[in-house]
Amino acid sequence: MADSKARFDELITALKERDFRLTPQRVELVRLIARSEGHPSAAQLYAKVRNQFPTMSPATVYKTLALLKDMGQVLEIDLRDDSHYDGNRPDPHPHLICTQCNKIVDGKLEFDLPSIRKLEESSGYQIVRPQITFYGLCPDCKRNSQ
Amino acid sequence: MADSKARFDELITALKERDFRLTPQRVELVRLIARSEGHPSAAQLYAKVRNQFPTMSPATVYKTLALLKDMGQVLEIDLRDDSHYDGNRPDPHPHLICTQCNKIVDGKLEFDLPSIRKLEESSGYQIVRPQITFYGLCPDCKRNSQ
DNA sequence: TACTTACGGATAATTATTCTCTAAAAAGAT
DNA sequence: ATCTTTTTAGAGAATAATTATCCGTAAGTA
Repeated sequence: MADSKARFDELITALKERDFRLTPQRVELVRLIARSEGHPSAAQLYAKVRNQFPTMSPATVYKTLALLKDMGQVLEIDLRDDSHYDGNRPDPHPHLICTQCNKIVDGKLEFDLPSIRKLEESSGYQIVRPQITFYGLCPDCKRNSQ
Repeated sequence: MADSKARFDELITALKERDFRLTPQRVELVRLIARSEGHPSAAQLYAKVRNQFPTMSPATVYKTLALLKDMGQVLEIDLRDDSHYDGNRPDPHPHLICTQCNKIVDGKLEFDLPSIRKLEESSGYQIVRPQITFYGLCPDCKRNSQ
C-alpha cells in the first residue's frame, strides 16, 4: 500500500478509459481494493463495502472484480473454497499460502524467463499467465505445530 | 500410462499397508486412476466409476481421492471450478492449462531448489507443496485464434 | 433536460464439495 | 464358527461460492 490514493486514481482512470460507469458502489469498491493491504476475498470485500451500501448484492462485487481482472488491474488467486484478490500488485508473482490458517503472503521469487521460453517451445503452449502457489506452514502455525 | 497394471498394484499395496479397506468401489476407482492418462477431474472419475456402480455417490470418490492424496500417491491440481488429479506422476510438477479448451498437459520444468530454499528463508514459511500452473493457449487453440 | 444503455439489486439456479447417518465390514471374545 | 463391539465407508442430503436472469434506475452525453 505504497500510495493507495495514487492506486485509486489509477484504477478509476483505467475504468474511465474503457467507458465503464463510475457508480458510487463501484467507486467505493475500488477504494477498498486500492486501500487493501493483504489479499482479500470477494466475501471480505463484500462485507466491507456493505458498511457503506447495506443493500448491495454480492453479484455487484463479483462483476466489478471480473472487470478489473479482465483489465489486468487485479490479480485473482483462486483457492479451493473461494477466490482472493491482489489489487496492488497486478503483475504475476508467487504466493505462499498456509494450509493451516490460510494466511497468504507475496513471495519474492524471480521468474526464470529462459526456462519459461523453453517450456513454451517444448509444449507448444503460449503462456499467458503463470500462477505459482506454494502451500505450506506459515511461521506461526509452524511454531504451534512443533 | 507406462504400465497401468503395475501402478494399480502399487496403489493397492499402498492402501493395504495403511489398513484401508479395499471395497469394490474403491478398487474400481483405483483401477481408473491407474489407467488414466490425462488429468481427470473428480466428476470425470465419478462418471466413469458409475458405469460399474450406478448407485455410488460422489462423496466416495472424493474420500478415496483425499486418501490417495494424503498418502502422496496422487497429485491434486486445483482449478477454479473443480479439481483434477494426476494419478501417475505424484511428484510435484508444473502444468500447462489452456484457457480456451481447458486441456491440461504436464510441464517439463525443473524446480529451482536453491530459489525455493531462499524463499522459505525470506518468508519463514515451510513449503510443503508447490503448485505451478501456466495458463495460456494450447497449440490447437493458438492456431485457431490466428 | 431527455435519451440511451450499462449497472445494481434481487432471486434463483448451478455446481463442486462435504456432512451426517446408516449399513456393513473387521476384530475380538467365547 | 457365532455373537458382540468398534471402526469405516457409502449414499443421499446439505452447504456455500459463484453466476445467470431480469427489471428498474441512474450514469454519461448531447
